[in-house]
Amino acid sequence: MRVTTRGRYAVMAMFDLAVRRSPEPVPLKQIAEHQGLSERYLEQLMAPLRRAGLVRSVRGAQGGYTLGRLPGAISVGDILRVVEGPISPVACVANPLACARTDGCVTRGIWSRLRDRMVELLDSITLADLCQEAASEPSMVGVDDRAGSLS
Amino acid sequence: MRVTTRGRYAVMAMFDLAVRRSPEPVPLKQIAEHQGLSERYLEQLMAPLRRAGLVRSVRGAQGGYTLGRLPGAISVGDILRVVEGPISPVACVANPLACARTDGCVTRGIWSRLRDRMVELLDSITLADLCQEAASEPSMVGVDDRAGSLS
DNA sequence: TCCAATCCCTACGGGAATGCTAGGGTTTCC
DNA sequence: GGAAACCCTAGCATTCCCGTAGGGATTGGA
Repeated sequence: MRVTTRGRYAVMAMFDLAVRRSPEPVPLKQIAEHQGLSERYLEQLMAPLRRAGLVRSVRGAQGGYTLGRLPGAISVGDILRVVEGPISPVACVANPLACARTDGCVTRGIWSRLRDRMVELLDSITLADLCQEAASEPSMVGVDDRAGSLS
Repeated sequence: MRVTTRGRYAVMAMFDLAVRRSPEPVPLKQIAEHQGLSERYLEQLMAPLRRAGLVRSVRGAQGGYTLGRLPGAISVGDILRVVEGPISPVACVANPLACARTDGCVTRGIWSRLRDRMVELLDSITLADLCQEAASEPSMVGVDDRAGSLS
């Protein structure tokens, strides 16, 4: 029951882009260094984000990325869906075809409700919200965790 | 962001045990057949459940499993924690040691809030609740999904 | 005009986790 | 004694994760 590094790194990169408020495109190298991530790996996450319109890219020297929409119009859920696929604790909730006995399943109801809760929260948090949080905690802009997961 | 088959199968098995309300121990073979699961695989999930006291086992012929507590005192969260470990979308939320910069991390707050929501819901659903749901939908007792995940 | 910075695309590969299967115990009732 | 059950440990095929690598295309500036 874990968010992979794809999702976490993508959120970190998008957040980094949001706090800068730069009208000029920001090169990926800066974002990667600032957040302590592999530039090459991050590059792969930007491709789907660009295709989804969450970021805009400018090629060539002095190029880089800018947010595709206002920070208030980009939610964590948006980002996760792009780089990790549908937000769902089990397959059958997202795709009924994946389930043999899609009706008449009690446990299905659990995962469905869990999914709803997760989606509700993740779609309610925008990059603007994160920027506001960061503003009240100045230290919260830089390098982040990159470790595994326990809880 | 998925619950593995360990978690799903364990919940299915525990539910199966709860709806029977049998004072006699139920052999695993029956549960496996009823829920359409591999008996051998399910066997491995019962071991930790037994050690955690969620089920009691009776060895030998006419043996099997019974619930270790009343259905109303066993939550889905209890079961998942036993077979899958701590409920958490990322490691650093469960174990601060797993995170280099545990403070000063905006994204960490996201996963922490997500974890809280998940735990809150999963701990609020008991086997008794599932039995009640099943009672109003008679078809909801048998074979369940075993497929992947999309959403 | 060249060059460096940058984004872009594809492939590959090591390591860990998942989802079982298998073999061989031990206990208990009939 | 034997069958039915639980119990314990290993192993293993597949998949996924988490990057690394190589090369190409585009653009601005010296």
